[in-house]
Amino acid sequence: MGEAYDVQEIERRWQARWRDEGTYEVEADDPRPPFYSLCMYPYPSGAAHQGHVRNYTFGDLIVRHRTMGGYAVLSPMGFDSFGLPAENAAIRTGVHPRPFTDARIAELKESIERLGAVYDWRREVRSHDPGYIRWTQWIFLRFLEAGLAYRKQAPVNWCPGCQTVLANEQVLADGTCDRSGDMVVKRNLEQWFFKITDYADELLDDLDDLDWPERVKTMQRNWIGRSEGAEFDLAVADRDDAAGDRAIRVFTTRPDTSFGMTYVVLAPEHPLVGDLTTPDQRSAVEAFVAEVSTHSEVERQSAEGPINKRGVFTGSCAINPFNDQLVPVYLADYVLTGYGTGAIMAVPAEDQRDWDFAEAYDLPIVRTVAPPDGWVGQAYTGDGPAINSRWLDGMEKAEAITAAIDWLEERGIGQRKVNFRLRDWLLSRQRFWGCPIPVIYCPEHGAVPVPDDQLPVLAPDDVEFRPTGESPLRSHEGFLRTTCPVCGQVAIRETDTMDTFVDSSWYYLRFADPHNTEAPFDPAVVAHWLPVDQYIGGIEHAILHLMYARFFTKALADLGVAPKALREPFARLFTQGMIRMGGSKMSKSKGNLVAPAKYFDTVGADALRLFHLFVGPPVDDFDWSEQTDEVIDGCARFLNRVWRLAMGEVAPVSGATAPAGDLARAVHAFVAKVSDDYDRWSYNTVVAACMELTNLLYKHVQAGGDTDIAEGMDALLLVMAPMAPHVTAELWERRHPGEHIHAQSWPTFDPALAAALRETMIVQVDGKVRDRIEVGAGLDEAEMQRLALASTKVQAALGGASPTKVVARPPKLINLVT
RNA sequence: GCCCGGGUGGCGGAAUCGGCCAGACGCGGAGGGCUUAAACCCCUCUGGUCCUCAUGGACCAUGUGGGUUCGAAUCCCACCCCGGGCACCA
Repeated sequence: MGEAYDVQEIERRWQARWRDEGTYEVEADDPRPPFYSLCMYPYPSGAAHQGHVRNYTFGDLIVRHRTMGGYAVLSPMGFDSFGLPAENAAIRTGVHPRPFTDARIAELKESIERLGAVYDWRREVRSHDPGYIRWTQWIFLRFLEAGLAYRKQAPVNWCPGCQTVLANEQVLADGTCDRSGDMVVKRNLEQWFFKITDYADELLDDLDDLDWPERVKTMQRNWIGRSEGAEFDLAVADRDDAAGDRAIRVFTTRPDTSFGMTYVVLAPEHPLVGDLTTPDQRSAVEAFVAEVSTHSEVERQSAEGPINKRGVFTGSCAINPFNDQLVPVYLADYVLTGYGTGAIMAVPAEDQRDWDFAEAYDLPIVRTVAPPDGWVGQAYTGDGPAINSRWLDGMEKAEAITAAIDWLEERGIGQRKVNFRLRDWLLSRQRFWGCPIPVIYCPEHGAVPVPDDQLPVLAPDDVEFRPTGESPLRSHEGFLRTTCPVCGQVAIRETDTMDTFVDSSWYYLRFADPHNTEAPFDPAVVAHWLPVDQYIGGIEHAILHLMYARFFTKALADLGVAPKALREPFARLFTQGMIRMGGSKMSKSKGNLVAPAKYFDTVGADALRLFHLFVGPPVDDFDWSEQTDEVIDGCARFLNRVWRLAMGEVAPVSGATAPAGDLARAVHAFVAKVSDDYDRWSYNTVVAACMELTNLLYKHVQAGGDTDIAEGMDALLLVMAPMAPHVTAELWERRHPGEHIHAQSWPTFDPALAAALRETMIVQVDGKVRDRIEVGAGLDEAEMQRLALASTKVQAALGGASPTKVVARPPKLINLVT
């Protein structure tokens, strides 16, 4: 009996070797071509869960595969260590968030290492390190100088549960907080914003060239929500008071339908409401505005149908500049103050919302685009010739839009206008455990940036965490009181911290040059490694993190901090599927975690990794079920088979016969197939192919012949090396003393050898397979037909008839049609 | 409502360009071997229905119904179901 496969001992030993020998540490002057592989750095919530395991298994596989492919692979890891859970724990337990977070990081790091995932740990970045905070603040100040960071009073999304402001992106469609689930309410506060809208066009356009999942790109496009149209003024009719001097500015994407405008709608919060309301309508308008203000954003947006399209007439009319007709001015809750101009021209014939409102309020409907024959619907938004539109009549949609805008511009009434759904990024958070915003408020000089040489601004440690909902910074005199950098007078510090998405918007740049004390990073080093060649993470970051990181990259490049040419941070993105259990995402908060530790301690990391790779396509979600443990056991069983095979422990079986076919050809075909599978992320079929090859090698050994399986064995181990790194490293070293499998080149194959020497020609009669004939490569159609007709099975199927048609696809298939 | 995905054995999945009787590989299941016994390990079978003593064979089968084609899981049309995203953005 040979040596047992001691999983625990082998995995621990190789993990120590990779760490101690710095196997995956790289430098920018490495002569090999660079490859930057990155998994989204995790929020440290304690020991790894299966989602981490899956993510880092894919990431580690890429690192090892690319290294074997001849690249110098940058594989860094860090921790997104600021955030709410640590602060909430502090409030609960009184323990400062830092030791709490450091302990969670240690746990997570330990389980990542236990997985056998390899990183250049010298580059580790933690958001809460003073050395990282310093540069996050420094970047904020550069943005401030450039006008990309600004402060304004704004109605903000306030989460009562988290006691903080949220970004629009953090409010779910049902109006609840994406963290606590509480209903978000509106509040007016002075807040810091990043001007991400300056980059709206570029963020949209550059999506086209990214090798990202189409789904993620679509989500970003929708979020940016670019729409082209026109803005123009409508004069207020028959008023000699203040309102008469004003104009109502509207935004429309359909200026071609302007002749169909039958009323105008303002948002209830529109500044002209007071002026436009006539005395006899005042009480109705005031009642309406008051009622709308009591509705939350969500109630307002979730209202459905014409009944709920509530509105009120102001008593005033406006003049449609296209035909000089008077149109009534209404207020309605379906017009939003934050988009466009907060006022619209209503064209019920070509907009369903306007149609619904017009019907409810008995307003006229005039079609200005001829619907197709047989049209039975209400509003028609498709293409068609303009009608009832004087000089636009007969033009198609696109042409009419251009003509209408030209007309507006010639008369100085309006102009072409692009609007975006994207809003500026609100980054202020009323929390303690985040990166302090480096600003000082002076009674004389207002908001003054903290000078660079005073960075980082660090939160004090001697604070008390109380469940008051207020950041301890607000009541910490030592932190709060300071002096103005300009005049030296008493001043106070900003007590808000930054959204943690700020930290994660540039960490991938810091990884390239993590110990720089002169700058956040050296642009030359960043230019060497960036953009990230392969970024891997969850689909949940499709909008927020990925959009913010793209914005930061562009802004930093424009400010000369990052390389000018670096317009995008992540060249290729892969979003892995979620692990679900009982229909919902497996997560700590849902309490349905299946901890990896018990698998590490039994079947081992290699088996667990193999399972995650084998269970299905990486993009697909996976349902963890009662059967899952059995599948994992199956993976462990397979590794044991590989072990016994490689160690020469497989005994011949009496009566077994060697499988047909040349083993060398099978091995080359195997390498050809799996190399392709690796490139297209088809890891589940790689594992299947490895199992097949293992089974084939087994049969050769069991047959007891003199077939040498060494070449096949080596190819198998090399192909499996990125997937099951420990056992393959161990077996390789035993078979090739002094060698390290992960330093080997990826196996090559001979295409001629990989191609089958003989093909199996499929003979069909009327589309049904009737015979298979072994044929040599390169025979022609006539020969195929001759062979096919010679087959007794084919003759039987034909039943004496002769085919009326022959479809041949040399050399694999021939179909005889009767 | 709109926009993306996706429906294949008992289960996870495979089939890369429309072509090897669809179902690789694994899990589960059945039977057998090894063993005093069990575990481990090894071997065989395993989509359905039916015919045949058996070898073997027939028919059906990729959500449903049509269509294109010599040939469809794959392409087209309609519908059903599941998952995700967006949801008064003018």
